[in-house]
Amino acid sequence: MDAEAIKRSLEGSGLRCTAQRYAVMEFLMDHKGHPTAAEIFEAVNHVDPRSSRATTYNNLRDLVKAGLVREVAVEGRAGRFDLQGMRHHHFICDRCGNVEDMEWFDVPRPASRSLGKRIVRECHLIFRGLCPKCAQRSASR
Amino acid sequence: MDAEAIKRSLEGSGLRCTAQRYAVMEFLMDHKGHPTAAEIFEAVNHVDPRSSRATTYNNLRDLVKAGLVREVAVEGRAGRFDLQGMRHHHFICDRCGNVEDMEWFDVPRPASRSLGKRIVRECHLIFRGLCPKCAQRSASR
DNA sequence: AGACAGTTTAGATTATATCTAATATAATAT
DNA sequence: ATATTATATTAGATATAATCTAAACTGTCT
Repeated sequence: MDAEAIKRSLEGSGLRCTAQRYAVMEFLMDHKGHPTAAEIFEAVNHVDPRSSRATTYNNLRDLVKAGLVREVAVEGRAGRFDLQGMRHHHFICDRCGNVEDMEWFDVPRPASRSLGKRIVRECHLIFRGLCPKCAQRSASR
Repeated sequence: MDAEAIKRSLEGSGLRCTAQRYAVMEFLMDHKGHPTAAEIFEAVNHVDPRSSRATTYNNLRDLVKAGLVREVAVEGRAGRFDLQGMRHHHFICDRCGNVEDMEWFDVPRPASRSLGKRIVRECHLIFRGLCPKCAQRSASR
């Protein structure tokens, strides 16, 4: 049934539902922790080495372009990916670089004069600080 | 006088005002366009090859840690840097990857229950879409 | 079957950033 | 002043992240 959902979202975006693409989507569905491209590639191929690194990157790019997946760039670290399911903001840990979802809420649009000739497609809030794990380690010293 | 200001901010953050560090700060002051580390290194060394790549990266990292400089990660591209002068948000162009400043405005804090045990240090809004230049090129076809 | 667009592949390549360990410099102490 | 120490810099090697290449494969349509 999830299988059908994945198939439908891929085809709805004009992408064939190939085994490799399916595997990427499935992995993201099962791992909400914002994996890196390398982790996705590793995991998907560990069991069944069907996919190459290039394909994983190609597919992630296509999925991002199609709006099914979101990439979050993190300073000095590999980019991280998650499914664009319910809208949400992000929290990035200063110490460990992990990315976590934050509840969605609307953000005020900037004054149109400050937009100038820009076309804004989305806006997205990034919180930074210490994740629960790192905050605790910090406190206990 | 700007020279003094740079010196004071460096020393106020416990960083020695070395020639290399000074040059990075000065370049960022004169180039508001969010240059990459490679661009900073290139530019600073073009006239006066005093600094190595490693030093540029080291210094940028120290300056970010000290809060004088901000790094903005961009998906699939090199990170970009700017001075942490007046608070501001950012706009990233989908097409060319350029980063622009957006006027600062306060963002509502998330409900504390959704914060959990996280410690939030800052939050920062990232707008995405087409910058003026790319928007125009898009329209004229 | 044949043609075609889209997709995948392994490996090479590029781009980005960090590490190493020797050296230099500045601040402090003697 | 000189010695001591912590901090900073360097060139080049290395690590990491992502993309490119060109050939091969797959699914769809006719």
